[in-house]
Amino acid sequence: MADDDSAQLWKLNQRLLTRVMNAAEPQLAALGIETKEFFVLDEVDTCRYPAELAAKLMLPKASITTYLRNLVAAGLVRREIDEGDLRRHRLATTPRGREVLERALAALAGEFTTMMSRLDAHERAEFRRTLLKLLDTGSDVEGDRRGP
Amino acid sequence: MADDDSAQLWKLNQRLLTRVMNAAEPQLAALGIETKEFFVLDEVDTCRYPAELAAKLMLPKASITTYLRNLVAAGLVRREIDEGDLRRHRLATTPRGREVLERALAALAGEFTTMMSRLDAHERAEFRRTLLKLLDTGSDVEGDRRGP
DNA sequence: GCGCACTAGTTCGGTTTGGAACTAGTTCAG
DNA sequence: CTGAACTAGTTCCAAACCGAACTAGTGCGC
Repeated sequence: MADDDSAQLWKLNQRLLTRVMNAAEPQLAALGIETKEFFVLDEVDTCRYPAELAAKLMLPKASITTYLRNLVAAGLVRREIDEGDLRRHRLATTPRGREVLERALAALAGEFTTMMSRLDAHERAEFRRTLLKLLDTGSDVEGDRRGP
Repeated sequence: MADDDSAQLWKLNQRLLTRVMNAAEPQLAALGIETKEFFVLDEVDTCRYPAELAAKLMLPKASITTYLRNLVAAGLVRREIDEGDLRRHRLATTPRGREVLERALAALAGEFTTMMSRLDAHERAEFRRTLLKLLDTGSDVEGDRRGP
């Protein structure tokens, strides 16, 4: 019910995300990565293949290719041949990649935490539960659609 | 506390937004507007001037110019001279603009509500309260930084 | 009533993005 | 074995984006 309500919520949420994103950006730049690249780097160890990254991050394959190119050029990620399926590129973070990721997360943590510290532990837990509920189930249509 | 926690939350939220955005897009396209243009159209009556829109939506001025150009070309928004300050363009939605906006909101409401209906009234209220809390106060650094 | 510092909005042009076409590898039916 | 129908990842290039330079208008101090 209350359609305007939902729309309003969406806009609020949108604005929140944008704000945190903007705050985080310069910090990541200092580490030599773009925000988008950070997302990729952050998922490389979970999603071992470009196609998986594309699905998880809801970004087009072409964009993943671009961000990976940069990460590889920067020596943060390695592409290796996947023995089981020669079409695929198995991905792995390099030690340097792990280090940069760690620092990036630490830097971001500052921003996140600053923002999130307005909530007490209970509220934060509740917020997370709500987000998970919203994201759950059927909606995993995934695909080649654009994301962040 | 729990930095990973915050980061995790942020990612979840990011994903949620992306998903709704993607679901909404074709509906708006059917009405002849882009998602970004919708945001602008939606705020025109609140933010009567391009500069205000840029601040509110956290988008660069150049982008606002572009989206407005399209909206004006589509006959949804009018630019008029502001008597008080001739540098400014007073904006107004046309009747057609109002109609399209209404339909767009209705279309979006479907998506929003589908997503939000997983929450009961209480949860939704709580969620809103949390978002508002997160967005409140000092963070209004605003500026010419990029947004949605 | 002029110069200077300022703000509103647009234009310009380099960068980023991502849809579509492509190449390489797989799988399976005949 | 082929070869047709797939999937993984890349390349290509047109469109979208947006920082910076610009033009037009304001308003203050002198």
